[in-house]
Amino acid sequence: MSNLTQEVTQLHADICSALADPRRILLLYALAEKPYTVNDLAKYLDISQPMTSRHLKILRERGLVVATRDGINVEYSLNDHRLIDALDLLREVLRDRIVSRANLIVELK
Amino acid sequence: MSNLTQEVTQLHADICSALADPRRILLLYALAEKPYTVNDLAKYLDISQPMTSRHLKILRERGLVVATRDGINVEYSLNDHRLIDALDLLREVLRDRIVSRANLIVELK
DNA sequence: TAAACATATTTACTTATGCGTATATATCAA
DNA sequence: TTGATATATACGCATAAGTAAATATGTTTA
Repeated sequence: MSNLTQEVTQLHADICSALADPRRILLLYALAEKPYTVNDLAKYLDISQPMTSRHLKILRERGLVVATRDGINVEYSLNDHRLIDALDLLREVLRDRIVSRANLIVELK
Repeated sequence: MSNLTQEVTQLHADICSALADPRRILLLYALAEKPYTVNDLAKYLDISQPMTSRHLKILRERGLVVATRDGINVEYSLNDHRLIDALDLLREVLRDRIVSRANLIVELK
């Protein structure tokens, strides 16, 4: 495997680890609706302000969201909507997995 | 937010954390080609046998791959090909992010 | 049953991640 | 400059995740 492949795969994994937290997923889905300020996100999702800021930083560092200052506020927005498409796809995989497990349980009864 | 939403979002994050490792991504892409045994995967990807087994276990526990014993070997296969679609989509997001950063650097020169 | 091979797990350890609290920084208005 | 508000970061701690090496388990064949 080439070094480039290895590097890209590492970045690929970095994106996935940015998604590996329920609050960050909720943040992204919120930002898929429209841009929000940090405080609005914090209130919306019932997460403390420092927590919200820190999770947004992780998403920002990986280029998944962008921040623009608007006076006293900082507005965050989704960088690429295909990220939501990918999340939706994963949620479908998840849903079918749950369904198939439910079937398995029925079978076992 | 309902408890159900919270639980599903946790499972969503769990899938993402299963993807948050370069070797597991490589394992999934390998299994997207065709089923492989543990040893074949280990040789293919140059990962030790215990490591390969451990990472496969993580993917298996989250329902992303399935294992079937074939005599002395255990053959792993991809459970749902849409997982690869989602990974491909994330890789596209990643690629465009890299490209746009490259453009940024040019602009700054 | 014993040997050989494939796979899985345990152990002990290091590193990474997440959290609450407190505090720092940035912007604007008075 | 001071006060008020919004955002970001630092610190200390607890927990989770990853690792190598050794070993256990399971399966087939002699």
